[in-house]
Parts: sequence; structure tokens; C-alpha cells
Amino acid sequence: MGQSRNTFGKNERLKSVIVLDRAFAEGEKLKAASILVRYTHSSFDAPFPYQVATTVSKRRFKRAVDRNRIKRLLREAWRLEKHRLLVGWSAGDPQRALVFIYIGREIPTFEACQNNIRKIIDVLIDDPIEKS
RNA sequence: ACGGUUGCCUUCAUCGCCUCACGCAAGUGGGGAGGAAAGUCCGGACAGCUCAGAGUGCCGUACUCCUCGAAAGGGAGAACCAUCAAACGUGAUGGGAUAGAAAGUGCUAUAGAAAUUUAAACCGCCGAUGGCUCGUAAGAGCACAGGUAAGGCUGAAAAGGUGGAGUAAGAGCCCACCAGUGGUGGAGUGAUCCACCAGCUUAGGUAAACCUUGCGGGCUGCAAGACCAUGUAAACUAGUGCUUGAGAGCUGCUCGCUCGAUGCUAGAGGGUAGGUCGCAUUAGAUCAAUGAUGAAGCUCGGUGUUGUUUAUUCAACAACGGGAACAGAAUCCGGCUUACACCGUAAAU
RNA sequence: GGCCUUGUAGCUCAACUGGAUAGAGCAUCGCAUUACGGAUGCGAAGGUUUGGGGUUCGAAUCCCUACAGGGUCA
Repeated sequence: MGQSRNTFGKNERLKSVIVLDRAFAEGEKLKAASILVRYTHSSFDAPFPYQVATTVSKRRFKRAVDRNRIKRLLREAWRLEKHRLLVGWSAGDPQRALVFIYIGREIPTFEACQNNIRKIIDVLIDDPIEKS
């Protein structure tokens, strides 16, 4: 079912302030070009392995239009690529919180975002969620 | 400069986001950013603070009239300033937070004799009157007493201006006109303007310096505020107080009012920080929604080919590239300011 | 979202109550010294006082406005 329907609904997004703080404080770092990723173990009531948030610094992009644009591109790229992480995962297995931080200086193209997200997902597949 | 218009260029397809309705569910259907949503410069609604009370402070504001729910918004007007045209009437355009400097205080550098109140020390002018010297005398000289404020090249500003009369020299001392002040009358809703009369020339500038006067404002702002949930330490130390009263009620202070004893203040610590409402007339959340890809059409750009033209002109076709500016709602509304693509009008180049 | 606050040489700061040509240290450049460099000495350059407008005789300073930073709140 996941292959044909690449949804990205509300309960698939990382919203908890507590978990966000923990991800920034103790999360593992992962870098792909102009995207910085921080992730940590988490637990939530939804049938997905990951909860995801995107963020862009107000310092680097002053205009809200640019920040919205980048976050939309990142979300779209994640939506189209994340199905590979569903392989071999079933409800009840451990889950993770994931934060995308854009650290580039210019607005990226969609292709660049897609390539970088692919690389990140490759790494995440190689580093399966530890049982704890 | 003014006015206007559209707003990922449009349509379709696939995948997807927020929200509402229906449905057990799968899903189906409806709605989904702006003129500035921005800046937060004004104002209002709304909410809480005890009634939103009094005094004082503080803040804001400042020509007049009208208008708007209100405002520093809009309209019309008055005086002033600048520029241009003028030529002795004034007119046009533009500008600004435009009350009071005759209640008081402060500041006014440099320059200048002197910079703000008994102006007169200095350079000057005079020396009529008194004094001294010379001379028979008329008179001459001295510059001692004294008179005077016209002149002293500065300065943003020099204590009314110009002209006359007057004098030893001079002075609003006197006169005419002008300016200023006060009063009366008239015109206008009013700011203000016009005329006449009076006596006085006393009074530089600065209030976006303090200040005075008039008017306005209680304070804080949706992180206001209400509720639910979760969690801890009603513990420790020091001080203070217990109805004859410490303190609290977020207001600058005082009064008044209300509350007030397992209290209050300080120190060092412990713990929670999640959600609902507030919150939207059909956008609407609470890490925060409008996107991605493809195709076709339209349009713009330069390039190439062909035809055409006086022409670097016009047209057709082809592949390529682009779809633009400013910019993203978070309680709502009105105004202002700033940013900006295109079209129209006017002016200039 | 609301409310405060600050902008001066490349950097860190001065400039009294509005007064003259906006100063100082570090950094930069030149010269001297040295075989060369450093250090030292002498000298120079560097400013639309964030932009625009206003008040005033006079503005870094006062007022308005725009822009760019910084802080704070339950």
C-alpha cells in the first residue's frame, strides 16, 4: 500500500516541543550537501517509522516566502522517497524523530533536494533503528 | 505625479497538503493568502486588572472650520516661508508639528567695543556750561570736570526702520510715513482681514530646551484572559508579622476601597511548561496548510532559415531559454507609511 | 503576535548641556633602522556619523520617517 500512496499527513509530522528539544540536544547528526539532519529515537501513536520536521533559519533567509518555499521542497522530496524506509517495518517496531535543517545560502532546486534526501535515506537504511 | 487592473500566465493529467460536511470505513463533495497579508507609525473593537474613584505626577497633542465610530486620517480655508512670473495692485506653484519668547529659568560657540536688562568701561564725537593757560579785548588753546550714544567694517541676531527738524555734539527729544503694542468699530461660524483712534518705542533668537496654557489619555495587552490535564517541597535558611495589621490586589506616587494569617519578603533549591477555548460571515492552523512533476496553448527574449520592405521594417517556420515585481494570513477592523509588475493620462528628457 | 532598545574609520570605543576641521587604540600603507624579517621610531591614508526629511545661526547629538541589528514575554 505504501508504494502507490505517498501521503504525508498530519500525524506523520513531528510536532512535540519536547521531542524537538531532545533531537536538537542529543540527536545524531547527518549531513548531505546543504541539508543537516538530526534524529533520535522516539515513540508515538501512529503507523509510521519516522516523524519528520523541517526548519530553515530566519538568519539565512529573511523573507517568509523563501523559508516556506524551502520547507515545501524538502517535504515534497521526503514524501516521494520515504517509501523505501517502510520495507521491513511493521507497527510496534521502534520509531524515530527526524529534523531537517536547511543550512544552504540559496534556494535549492527540487532535483537537488531529491538527490540529497535519497542519500540521507540510504544512510538511514544502513543504520537501522536500534532496539532499546 | 495621478488613476486603474490582474496576480505561481492559462488549462488539463498524476501525486500530495490544510479545513468543513457526509460516511462504520474505504472514500466522495465544498472551500483554501495580499494590495500591500509587511512595517507596527496612529486609532478602534475586544479582554483582564476591585468601582475604573480623587489628587498629583507622567505621556501625547497644538492655526481654523467641516467630516469619520476614533485618530497624527480625509476635505476646505487662514497666516507664514521659498521659487517663478511680475512691477508697485498682485498672481501661480510648492512646503511645513503653524499655541505662548510681554510669567519665570537655561543656552546663544567663534567673531565683535559690547550678546540680554541700572548698557556704557573702550575707540570715537563734543566740550555749549564749569575749570586751567595765553590774550587789553574779541577770541584761541588744553581735554580736567563733564555731555553724547550718530559712527566703531563683527555676527544668525546689535535694542525700532527711512527721511526731516534740532544741537556744542547728539538722541523718538520732536515731526511724517512704515513696523510693532493696546483699544474701538465693521466683515467672517472661525483662524484672520479691513478701517479709525491712542499713547508707547519698551520687548533679538531658541519652547522638535525646561516650562506655561488649552485639549486628550486609568494601566496592560490575545504570550490579554478563561478552563482542563501533568508535576513538585504545605520541606530548608534568614528577616518580619498575626486584627492595636506585615503585606497583597502587576497601575509612577499618595489617598480612598477590597482582601488579609498553614501569612509576607529575601536566599539557595525542587517541579511543570501538554492541550481546549479566546479564534473568525466560505482561508485558517498551533513547529504552523496552496506544493511537485509532465503535456498542450499563450506570451516574451535573442539566434537561424525563407519571403518582403526605402529601412536595422514586417511576417512565417524551427529548435533553445524564461513565465517574471514586491511579497505569505495567525484575534479582528479602519487609516498611514514603505516595497513593486503592467495599462491609461499629463509633464520632462 | 505584542512590547522595548541600539546604529560613529576595516575592528573596539570616545566626542560634556547642540558649538568650530568628528578623536583614540588595534589593523592597513609609506619611510627610517636591519644582511633579511620582527620589534621600535616618524609620517600618511581611511568617515555621506545607517538612508531621507525637518527644527535651529549651527545637528553625530533634538524631532519625524524608512532600513538594518539586539533584547524581552506564558
